[in-house]
Amino acid sequence: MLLTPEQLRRHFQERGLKFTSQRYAIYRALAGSTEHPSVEDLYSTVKASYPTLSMNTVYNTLESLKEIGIASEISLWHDKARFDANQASHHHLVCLRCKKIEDLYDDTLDRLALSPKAKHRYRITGHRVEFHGYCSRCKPKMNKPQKRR
Amino acid sequence: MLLTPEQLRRHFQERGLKFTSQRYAIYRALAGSTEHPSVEDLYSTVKASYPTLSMNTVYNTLESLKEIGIASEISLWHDKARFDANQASHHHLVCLRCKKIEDLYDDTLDRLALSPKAKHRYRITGHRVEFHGYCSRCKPKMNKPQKRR
DNA sequence: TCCTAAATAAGAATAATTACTATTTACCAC
DNA sequence: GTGGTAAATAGTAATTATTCTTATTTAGGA
Repeated sequence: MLLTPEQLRRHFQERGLKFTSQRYAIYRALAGSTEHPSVEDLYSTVKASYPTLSMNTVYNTLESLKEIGIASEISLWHDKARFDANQASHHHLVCLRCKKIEDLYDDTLDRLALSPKAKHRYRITGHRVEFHGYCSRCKPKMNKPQKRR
Repeated sequence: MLLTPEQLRRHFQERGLKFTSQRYAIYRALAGSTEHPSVEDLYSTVKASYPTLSMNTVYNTLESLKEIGIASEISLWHDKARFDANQASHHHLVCLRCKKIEDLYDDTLDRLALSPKAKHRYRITGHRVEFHGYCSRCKPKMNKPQKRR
């Protein structure tokens, strides 16, 4: 369900953000794709109709869409690779603000399986559950985003 | 359970890789941490005892540890941020080789909950299950890693 | 002990993201 | 509708993570 320009305008305005045609075009490109596009993907798609579009506008618009709750970023730690030597089956509890990652051991989660239909197309090597939220330290500051480390 | 130098040496040698003191130090720094460290974190930790250590060596060692199956990278798309405007509850099926991400709808997965103990420390806003594997196109090429796009 | 292929270190190159600044534009008050 | 103002845009520069290149060193087998 694609939002109409008027619906999207309302969302923006409720947050005191301005609604622009670039923003609607970027929204449309994102919502019309099931490819989980990157910034570059969106930029080149929208650039076709807005030749002067800048990357900055794409980044900026995505931030706003996230703020509004209309889009989300599925790559939580894209800014830096993170490693783990713990090869025991486990899952993660991630603080959305400070990016701390806690380990989570849970048999039920270990045993999750894919539906047979999907299973036969993919060769599954594992799975991982990520719970997202705010740790005790960040809970009080949920709405104050943290700057780069 | 930290591997001894000799155990780790064996792992390296089985793959035709050389065992160096830098590699053991990096392994120790990684395995001794529950912080899911970044490359930079490991670099500065190990640099204390190996002042000439280079970033390259850290990257290189982490690649080898992944190859051996002793470490893993928890940030799957760290190279590029990826976005999604689908706010319906869903999960992901990720191809480890071509990085394609398919959506997965599954009520059982939607209903997962955290243990009460963990729940009271964190303020959970959601969760996501990621199945990892190889898509039908990449299945035959599982062992041929793909270069950067 | 010697040889050779692989690892290291140091620095340059690349790619994604963020910051900066002048110009333009949305939208509110009138 | 007009004008004022704060925010958005575009273009460019700066920053940061990662990869590449090359000369030197070293592990491990002969």
